Amino acid sequence: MRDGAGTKQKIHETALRLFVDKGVPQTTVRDLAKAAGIAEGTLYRHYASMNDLIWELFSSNYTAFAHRLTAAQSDREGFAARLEAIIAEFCRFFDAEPVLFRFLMLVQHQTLPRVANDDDNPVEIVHRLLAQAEQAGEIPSRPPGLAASLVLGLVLQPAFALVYGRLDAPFSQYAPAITAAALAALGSADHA
Amino acid sequence: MRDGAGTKQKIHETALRLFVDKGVPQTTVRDLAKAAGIAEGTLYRHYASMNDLIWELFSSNYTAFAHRLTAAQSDREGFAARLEAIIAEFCRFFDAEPVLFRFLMLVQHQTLPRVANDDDNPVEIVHRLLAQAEQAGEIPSRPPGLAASLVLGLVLQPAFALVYGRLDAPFSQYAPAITAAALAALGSADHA
Amino acid sequence: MRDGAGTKQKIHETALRLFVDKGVPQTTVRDLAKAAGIAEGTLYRHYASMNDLIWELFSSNYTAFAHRLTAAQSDREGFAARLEAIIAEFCRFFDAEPVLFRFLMLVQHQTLPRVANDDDNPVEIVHRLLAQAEQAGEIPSRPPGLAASLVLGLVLQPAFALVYGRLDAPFSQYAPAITAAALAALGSADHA
Amino acid sequence: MRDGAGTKQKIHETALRLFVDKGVPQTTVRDLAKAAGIAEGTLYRHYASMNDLIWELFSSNYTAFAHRLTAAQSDREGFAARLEAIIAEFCRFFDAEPVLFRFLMLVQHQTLPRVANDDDNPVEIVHRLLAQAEQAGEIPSRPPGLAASLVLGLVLQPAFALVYGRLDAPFSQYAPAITAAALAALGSADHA
DNA sequence: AATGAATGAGTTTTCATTCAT
DNA sequence: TATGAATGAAAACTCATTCAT
Repeated sequence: MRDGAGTKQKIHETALRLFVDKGVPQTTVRDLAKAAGIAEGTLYRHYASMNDLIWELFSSNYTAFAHRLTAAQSDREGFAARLEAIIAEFCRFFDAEPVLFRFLMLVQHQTLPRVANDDDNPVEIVHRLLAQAEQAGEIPSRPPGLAASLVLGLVLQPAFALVYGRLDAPFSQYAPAITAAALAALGSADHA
Repeated sequence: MRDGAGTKQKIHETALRLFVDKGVPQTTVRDLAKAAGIAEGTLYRHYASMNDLIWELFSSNYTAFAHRLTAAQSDREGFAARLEAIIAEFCRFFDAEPVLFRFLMLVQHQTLPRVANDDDNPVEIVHRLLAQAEQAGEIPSRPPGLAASLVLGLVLQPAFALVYGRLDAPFSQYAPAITAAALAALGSADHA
Repeated sequence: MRDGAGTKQKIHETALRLFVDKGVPQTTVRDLAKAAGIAEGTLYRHYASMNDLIWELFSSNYTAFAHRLTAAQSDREGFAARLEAIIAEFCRFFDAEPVLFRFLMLVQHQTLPRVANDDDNPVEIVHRLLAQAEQAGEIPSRPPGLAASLVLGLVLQPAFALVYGRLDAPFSQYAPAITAAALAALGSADHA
Repeated sequence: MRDGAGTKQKIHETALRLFVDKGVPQTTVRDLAKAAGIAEGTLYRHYASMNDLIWELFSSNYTAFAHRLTAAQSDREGFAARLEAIIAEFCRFFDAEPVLFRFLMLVQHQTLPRVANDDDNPVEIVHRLLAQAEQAGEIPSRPPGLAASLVLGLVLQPAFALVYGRLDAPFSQYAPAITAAALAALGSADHA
């Protein structure tokens, strides 16, 4: 009888690392067990299946990140300040937990084509922020969803560039430039 | 002697469709053979392996698209005109061959973490365009690679939004807005 | 319509070469067609199946060699002279058609554990020669079959040694030494 | 946890039996699994591949037999005594483990055209014994490798004869006759 | 809670043979 | 006679999951 909590933690870390290194479907239970230093069967003491592990890893962290984004906005007033807070939060998260961040990007595009559009969804939070800004007249109106996509692109594509070595870490150093680019792109009045 | 070229074409079309519908690693030879109406063994008369098929499908089309981007720029003068041409070409490609476009996006992120940075690479073409504009003083300088990532994000994220149903087709309708957003984001003088 | 006889000949030569190089079961129709410069289907114009080809190649040549052994003995009188003739004939055959010789050795041990013990069988010819010599009192009697096995070993094992590079070609240079060894081993009166 | 060692032993025994009965390349994983009473996948928990199994089965036993030959010679003085010991050891091995002996003969000719010529190789041991005897003047000199081939032939060909039913078991009953034949064939002074 | 051998359905790939041209 | 694309059964191998310990 070993330290159950420690084992689960080790599974988490190892799984994330393998998932981003080799891809989610390319990571086998055997790979995971070997890398984590546990027996293959031990995984099933903690998760009902490999899919369960993936899903739990994704959804809990995706939700937690959504909450961080919501919290980051909470004490900001006005669109520009909120946008800045959100972009800064993306960058902080990437720098603090790059493997986890990459995993969330990976799974979102590969494994889960469509995630519930609820409050606990970072993408949805960005969409709501932009929709409110358009309604409030802080930025010009665009076709529904376009503004949010533009902002997400300005944030996520540089994140990919860091992953692929086209940009140097840390991500946070680019936060002001990205925020400025976003405000300009959207035609915000706050863009100096 | 049966029609080998026709079979190969059918394999192409079916593979692309399945890859974007189910994901690349989730598509089995059996799936492909069944959907294409061929025997499993027939695939191996045209490709050495499933991986070969994926790679050939990716690289030939990725290269072809890079050539289209290069051609689209060729008769344009000045950064703004070239950027407009490239963005329009992305949109046209997406509208003309959405399945192929999605496949290229998919594989680029999943299967091929790093693609050679040569002339036949669409991402590289965008990087070069932005680097030249910075050197020519047409846009302010940023850390190397950042400007290109911003532009790519402004184009590709709306493409994902179309795929996920957050934006309505056709993609081309957004080309002017995306171009304007990019010029503004970059601080181009051509941005009215 | 090409030269049918020429094609068949090319199939023979190529098949023998591949069989001894890679082993019989390891040689595929595709290998053969490629190496012979014919289409895969063409094989079936000349043979009902791959097994047919192997069998025909083996049996016709095995029989032909048996006939050569019989002919070589025909004008010799006495055991020693006949043994000498047979050993010389083995060596001549090996030197003239090494690939064919190796193929016959190969198939005999691998593919066909038991070949009919009839007059057209080289092994059987050696057995009969030795049985007659024992009956005629030209050599001492041994358990049935032992003398023939000793002689065959003295001939075939050096043949393998040539194949594996432990002995230098030509095989015929060793014929006198092998004959002398055989006569001595058997206790023949003709052994000086 | 089930009994891994027992399973591996069962795989060994079953594989050897099937290999000699049907031939090595003719034995499939399915055959083996069925005959051994295990699932097909179980093989791969013990061996990386079918080829691995064949190679491990061959090399470990080939080496072990070489060690037995070396041990058999160790307390013998003079060429004749050593040759006798070696031949007796071949016969004892054949009688004790006929399936294993046949497997080693089979694989040596079929699967492994060339085995490393080191100390752990039975063929090499015979070659060294003969070379020493020639150098010591205990037997007349012959072209390099010829004497050893003659001796190997005198031993192995009768072994094949037993396999093919041309000679009756046990092999050991022929050991004196084979030894005498070898000494006579080589022109040893110890040959009465 | 942990182990790791065993399972068996599923995967990719091979290949002798057939068939339309 | 020749071609080579197509077939489909069978091959080797993989892998999430189960089970006895």
